[in-house]
Amino acid sequence: MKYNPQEIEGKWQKIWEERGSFHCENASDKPKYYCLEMFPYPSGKIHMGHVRNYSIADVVAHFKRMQGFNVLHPIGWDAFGLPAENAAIQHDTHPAKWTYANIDNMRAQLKRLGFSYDWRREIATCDPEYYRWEQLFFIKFLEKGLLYRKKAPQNWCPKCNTVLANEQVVEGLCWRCDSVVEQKELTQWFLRITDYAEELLADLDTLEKGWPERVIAMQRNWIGKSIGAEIRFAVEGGGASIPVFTTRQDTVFGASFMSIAAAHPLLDELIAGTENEQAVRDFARKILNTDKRELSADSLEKEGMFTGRYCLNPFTGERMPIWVANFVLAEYGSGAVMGVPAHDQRDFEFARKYGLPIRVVIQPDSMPPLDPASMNEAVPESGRMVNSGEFNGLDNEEGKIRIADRLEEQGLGKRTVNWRLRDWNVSRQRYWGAPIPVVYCDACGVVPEKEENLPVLLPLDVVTRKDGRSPLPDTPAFYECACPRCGGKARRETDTLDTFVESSWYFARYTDPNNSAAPFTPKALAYWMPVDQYIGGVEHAILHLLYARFFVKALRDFGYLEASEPFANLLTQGMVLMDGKKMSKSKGNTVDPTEMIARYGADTVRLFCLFAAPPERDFDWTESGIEGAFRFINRVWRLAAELIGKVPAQEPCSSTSEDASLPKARELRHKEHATVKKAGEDIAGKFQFNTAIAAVMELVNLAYLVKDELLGDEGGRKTLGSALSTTLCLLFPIAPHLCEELRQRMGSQSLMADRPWPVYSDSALAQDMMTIVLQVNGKLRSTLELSAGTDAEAIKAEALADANVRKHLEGLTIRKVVLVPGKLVNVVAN
RNA sequence: GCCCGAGUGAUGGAAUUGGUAGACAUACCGGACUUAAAAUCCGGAGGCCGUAAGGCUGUGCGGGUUCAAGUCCCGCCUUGGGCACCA
Repeated sequence: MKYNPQEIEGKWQKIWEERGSFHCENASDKPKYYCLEMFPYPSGKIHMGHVRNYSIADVVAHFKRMQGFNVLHPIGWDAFGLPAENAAIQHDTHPAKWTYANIDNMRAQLKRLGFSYDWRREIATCDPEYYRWEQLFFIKFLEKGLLYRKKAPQNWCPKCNTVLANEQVVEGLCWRCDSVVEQKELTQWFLRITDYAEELLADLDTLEKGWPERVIAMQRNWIGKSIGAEIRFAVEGGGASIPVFTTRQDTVFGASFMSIAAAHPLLDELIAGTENEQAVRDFARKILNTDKRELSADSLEKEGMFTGRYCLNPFTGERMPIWVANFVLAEYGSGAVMGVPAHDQRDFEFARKYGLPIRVVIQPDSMPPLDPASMNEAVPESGRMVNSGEFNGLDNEEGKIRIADRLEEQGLGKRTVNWRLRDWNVSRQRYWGAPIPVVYCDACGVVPEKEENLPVLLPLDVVTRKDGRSPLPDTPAFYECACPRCGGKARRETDTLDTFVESSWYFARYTDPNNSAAPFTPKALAYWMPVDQYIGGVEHAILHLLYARFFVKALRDFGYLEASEPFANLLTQGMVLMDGKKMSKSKGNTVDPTEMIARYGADTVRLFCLFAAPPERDFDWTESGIEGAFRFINRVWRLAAELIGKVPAQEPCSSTSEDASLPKARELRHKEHATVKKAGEDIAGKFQFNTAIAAVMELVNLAYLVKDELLGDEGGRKTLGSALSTTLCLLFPIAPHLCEELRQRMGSQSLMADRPWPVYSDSALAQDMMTIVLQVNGKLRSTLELSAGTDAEAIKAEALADANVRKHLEGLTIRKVVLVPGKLVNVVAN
């Protein structure tokens, strides 16, 4: 009996499929459990990262199923997007053809791995039956005022030929191709994610139990709430005033100059007719032409130029020179900063460089009196207010409140909150995406498509352009249309939606994926949502996970569902590395899952991915590691092969204490039950598959050690049969084909896939002997083997009688004897 | 600068949340089987000293709390990640 993974894996995949073993229904008397992995982008082939991600999810799905849950475990394809479009152009084919071919290929690979998906629920986002609902949402967003068009400078990737959302710009570079992102003025569609900023932030508190801390921290950071005040500074000699956002209104008495961004809307008006108008204009242009990445670099030298104009400090009446400065961001706050050099490091450097006045207005209690002349850096710390008129002597936190009150009383400003989060630009200038369902009509303006006309189909009979630009603006058959309102001639929007829109609601579509009358039914959503366990890479910590959270809140407000959060629990799995580096084709350090499956079988590949490290951590792919996994699988196979025919086909944990009369049988039975407990706890509580597997390995190792002796005893054979059966059950979520095959060969009629998780018994866990550790002054000196019932006094007596303990107590006086029941005795002496 | 993590054998990693540090595996060494090798089965192993029994030492560094610290507290060092001239 030889282990042949290729043969048995194909066999069981077929049987499971025929029997619909992993199908699930939208109603059940079992409790529901929704287990979801981030769906793949159909790039062509599955890589090891996918295998790891889906192996983790599959263990969870199987385990929950075995524990009696109705488990939804679906899969689909994030099928629109630029890489497919580029690849198709490169290979002289159509993106649709390319994408569907990739899906076919990758689906076959996933099936070859034996994952327990309900394939009836498979979706592809490029299918009109999917994106039509997204177009419906677009119209609803528009109706609710959550979607608007705006002309503004946008992040533009020259290589991808499209705009990018803020979340898609990483340190000034395109997240996808690393090109330097440029600014380009365009009219674009924006989703008002900022309307939900407060809720997106607050609800992170509800995720604290289920999400990794760092993902929550990253989202908090990204949303970036700042509480402060807006203060208006009147411009001297003109009706205009400059609003400023500050979190430090308590320092307003120290504001000695004003700095504004080069793109500030008032700049032209301010400098018109002044003597250095041209110089300031040139300076501002220079800043605007510097790329964003350079401007945000740490090393940027602070530069500025005086505009020649002044504004007035509303609290001191002081004339504050207005400067244009290269460090002021036009898009944050109001694009202007009040300069308080004593208490802000940037302002300090700027004031020193240009000889602007520095005035201390906060004196920390812990510091000697501050003197601007001798300061060499700003002091942002808390303290007592000074040089601040009637506010002198107040704690500055109290001062923030009092100054804000004063601003509001006198109409000089108000309390405000500023967010780092920007609205989400969802327009893309590329072809392979969902069409935006609006038309532009000369008579009616911007008009949404009628619901009954959806979907607005993406035309497939176009020829993509070599330069990557969308063919849609050159396709009259697509853009020429009738206005849905007046019936007159109109032009259809030719931009498509950001593909992150598709991934913001796919988890909801899985609940009712074949519904052709609605995106989903409220009943199915109410039953399945939220996702109980979501599993994927941490690279989506902000992008996808933030958008999806926003979408669910918006859909909730449209009345579709009750949940406010899509994912109750999140597991971010680590990467599969090679030689400590990320696998990549260009570096040539990749491992092809298909090749590994061909060599070792799917069960071995799955086992290795789960055993190499805890799921959150990165791990290195190693040849010896996969060999080790293969060796263990074979070891289980050989154990079973030897026992089949000699031991009865037992159910797991079915041997009795009478069966286990031999000491080694008792030991094996104890281990069997202890392993059920340990493996169950490791998988359920902490997703520590590596230690769960280690525990099963221990059980297998023990079975090897005791089998020869137990085979000669009838009760021993039963004990072995039970232990083997248990081993297969525990291993089933990890290496399902192996376990089904061996269970069948043992003579069992039912399928592993229909079996519950084994249940251990406390009585089998009880030990008759216990090991007591003996310490003298906290150092290990000896151990004792005592029967479990030994009482405390007897244990102490035994401990003090131990030869090695007595040796170490020689010449010392015993001060205290500490006893930890069932564990140790520590004799304290000096 | 701010916010999260992480530092344990040659290696990946364990340690019931304060109670025998190094489970399990990889690599290594030894034994059995074999004409031989591979595979397999069994065994060894943190470091130093010792034939052994045993002793000393050991979880990034320095202090502390405790009968007892990888685990808790204080101060550092190194390192990974996120955000950032955000006013």
